[in-house]
Parts: sequence; structure tokens; C-alpha cells
Amino acid sequence: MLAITRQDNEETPSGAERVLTFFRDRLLSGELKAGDRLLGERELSLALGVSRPVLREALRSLAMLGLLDIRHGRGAYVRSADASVLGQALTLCLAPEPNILDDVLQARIAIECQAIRLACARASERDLQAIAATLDTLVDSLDDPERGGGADYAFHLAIVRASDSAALMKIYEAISPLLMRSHVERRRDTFREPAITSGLVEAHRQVFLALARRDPDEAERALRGHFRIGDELRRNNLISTWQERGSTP
Amino acid sequence: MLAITRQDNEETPSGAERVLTFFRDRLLSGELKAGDRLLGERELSLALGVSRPVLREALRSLAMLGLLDIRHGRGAYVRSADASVLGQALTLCLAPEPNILDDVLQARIAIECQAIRLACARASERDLQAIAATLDTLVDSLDDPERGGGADYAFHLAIVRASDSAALMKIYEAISPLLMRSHVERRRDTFREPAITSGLVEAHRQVFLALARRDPDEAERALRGHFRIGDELRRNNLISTWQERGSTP
DNA sequence: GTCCTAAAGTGGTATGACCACGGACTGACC
DNA sequence: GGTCAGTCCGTGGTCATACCACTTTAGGAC
Repeated sequence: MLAITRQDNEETPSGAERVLTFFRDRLLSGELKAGDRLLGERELSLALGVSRPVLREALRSLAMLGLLDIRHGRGAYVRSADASVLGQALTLCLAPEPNILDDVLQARIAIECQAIRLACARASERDLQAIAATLDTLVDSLDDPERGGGADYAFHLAIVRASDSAALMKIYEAISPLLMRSHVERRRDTFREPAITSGLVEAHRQVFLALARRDPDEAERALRGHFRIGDELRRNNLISTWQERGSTP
Repeated sequence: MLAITRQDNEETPSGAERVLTFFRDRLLSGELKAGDRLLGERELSLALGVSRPVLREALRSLAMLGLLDIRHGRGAYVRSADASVLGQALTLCLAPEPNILDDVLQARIAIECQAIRLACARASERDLQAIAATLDTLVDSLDDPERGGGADYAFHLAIVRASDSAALMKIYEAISPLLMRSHVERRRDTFREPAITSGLVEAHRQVFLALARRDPDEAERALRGHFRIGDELRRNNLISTWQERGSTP
């Protein structure tokens, strides 16, 4: 059901509902595909038998869900499925939860560990080359926190992409905004010392090698190890920060 | 950003935008919390300086995102974060993808495997008892496909819940609708013979025991084994179906 | 006290008009 | 002939107003 406010039993699908179901059906069935242009609001409202404000409410709602791209003076276009809406919805859903920025890492680990297993079986040579390229970028940008962070993300994203699973990819994109916020937040706690960064590269290399050898168990093990190390580093930094504060109140 | 159609640079936040950001901010900051009742549309439109149709567009959009519950004759209430919207958004995002009902199983495996690892560390005694209860239901409803399917889902859901990770839980709820469709679709391919069902119970029991022993590696191994067996069964059934069709065209 | 009814308040819809933006056509100018 | 400017048309964006449908509630009849 696209319409939220509805749970009654098949009465008269009041105007706005009709419009929503009308588009939902056509979007799900593929009759309306990305890039298609909708009729004008006036014609549509006439065709669907509703007033223009009602039609607009439905259209705006669909735009809010990221399904339509409505542009002033031009018209409404069907938008290609976009994970950004998912990310927004997830952010809003998880907003009231405590420690969500820590918790979202669990989802990240979940997706990536399964993705790398699939990637071991499905990754094409081009996928592997793409991942290797992100590794090169990672090495090149060790001293640049900004670029380095981007390369890090690109590496992990490339792995998920190599899994060739649309579901894993969409979910990963959906949690990406929260992942970014989490990453930014813990930048305050993590220092990139040379010893750490070199270890970081090595960890990524191990993950990549296991993947290139098409060894799922080893790849997942390496990946989990990589995550665990990062977690411990952050924890240690937090501890030492506390200790410093304790000694100099 | 809650508003999709906007990417320009800080011009005049046209009416509808103002309303959207107004509510988005108050929802994210917690100033508006679940259960709160909004002012009437007429008062709100007056207070925010927009016309009622515009105000309604924004309100309906928020309702579409599951953030508001608007009821005729009563008013608009802030809704507690609900994963059902996520599920709908995910369904619409994944609609154009081929074989999405198979692919969503990868996401399921990803979430559950990480969830059971966390559950090994975090599950309370009550969590374990809840999981055990679903196992009992599963055994009791072996001959009832309907109840059996429900018990099966309840078992896996209880594991995710025991992980005590809001993110994993929300995502699992989000993919649940697709999971259901997937389950229904492959009911046509899977026959529940006595030998299979007994094996099914045993597989679930092994998963539960490993979890109760708080052994993450073993628990994940058992869970992956359970998924793999189900996959192979389905594949074999498909093969035999094809062979039958081939022999009797 | 209980029940029914009517009024008030709420969201739902419709109409019509006007404004703002974008593109296309057409004309003049180079 | 090509290019640029202005105008016009179609589009979404907004507004005001009126009326309808549903829910609740308060008042009156019993």
C-alpha cells in the first residue's frame, strides 16, 4: 500500500487515494518508467476526475518519495529509483533511537560481509579492477584526511557493487548518509597516525586479496578483522581521552 | 533534506518548502514527538503564512512518509517512526530491478547473520526464551503451512530483535514485505515433505543452540547452513519440475 | 441517568483565478 | 543567412472561498 492513512475495507477510495493507487500501480508495473513525462496537472486532474489541488497533493507526495521530479514551468517527470529517499526515510525512522550513529555500523558490517561473500562468486574482472583502483587512490591520499576518507568509502562501496546484488546496494546507499555522519562524528576521536594509516592500507589490501582469490570465508574474516581493528582503535582513543581529562580536570 | 525537488542555493524557500523544513526540523529535533496533535489546517496555514492547499500538500507528503497520521474529522497526529514506509520505499526503489525477489534474500542473510552474531553477545534471557517459544510454535505447526510459515518468520525475526540493534531491526522490517512476497512465490516451488520439515526443525534448533551457547561463529555457520539447504531444496525442486515438463510437454 | 439529536470543529474536495518560471516561436538586427 | 532579443504560450505554484463529510461533544428530551 502506498497510501498510509488507509486501513479500512474497500469503501470508496476517496479521490486522493485513487490518484495514489493509479500511479503506484503504473510505477510498480513498469508502465511508467524513469524519464517519462506526465501530462499537465490540469489534464491529469480532468482525466482522473479529481480537482487540481487534490491531484497536486498526490503528485507532491510522490515527489516527496522521490518517484517524481516536478520542475516549475516544465512538468513532472518520472524519476529513476533513487536510494536517497530511502536514506532520508531511514534517517527519520532511526532519529528517535539512541546511539544510532554507532548502531548503523552494525548494518554496514552486515551488508558488506554478505556483499563480499557474493562478490567472491560474482565479481567480474572489471569489478576487481575498480576495487584495486580505489586501493591505489587510498594509498595516494594517505596524508589527506578528506580524500583518504573518500577513498575509504569508495573501496567499500566498490565491494558492495561487485556483489551484483541490487538489494544490498540499495540498502548500503540508504545507510550511507548515516554512515557519513557517523564517520564525521568519530573523526573527533580517531587520529590518523602514520602507524595506523599503514595498518589501514594493509587491512584493505588483505580484504582485496582474499576477494581476488575468490575465498569467501577468508574475505569475510579479513573484513571483520578490519572493522574490529577500527573499533578497537576508536575505543582506545576514547579511553585515553578520558584518562587525559581525568588527570587534567 | 526532506525536500527532494530542491537543490538550488538558498533563494526564497517557496511556501511549501518552508512548511516542509518547519516540520522536518521539529521532528528531527524531537520538539514534535509521537502522539502530539497538530493545530488545525486553517490555523497552521495562517501561522505559517501559506494557503491551506499548500499547507495540505506538505501535510499529505509527511503523511505519505509515515510521519503523520491524518484522520478525517479528528486532526493530524505525529506518528511514531514506522518501518512500513521504509518497506514501501524499498519496494518501489527495487521494483525496476530484475529477480528482486531472489535478490532480497541476500539482504536477509546479511542482516540475520550479523544479527545473530550480535545476539550471541547481547541477547537477554527473555530474548532467548522468546526465540525458544517460536521454536515450540514451529514444531507444533509442522502440518499447517500457514501457521508454520508464520512461526518460521517469527523465529528469524526474534533473532534480529535479540540483536538489540535498531538499525538491523528497521532494515529487516523494511525488507519484510518483499521477503513475504518472495516466500509466497517460492511456495509454488517448495513442497513440505515430512523429511524436509523435520530437517527444517533440526536446522532451526541448531541455530538456536549455538546462539544459546553464545558462540557467534557457530551460530552464523548454522544459520548460513540453514539458508543454503533451503536454497538447494528449492533449486532441486525447480530442476525436477523442469525435467517433468520436459518429459511430458 | 441515559439516550438521542443537533451544532461545532475538523479534514476533504471543488472551483476559479492569478502569478512565476521555462521554452519556443518570431521578429529584427548584424 | 545567421544570431540575438523579445514576446507568447504552456507549465507548475499559489491563493481565496465555498461547500461537503466525518467526528466529537454538548445540550435537551425522556
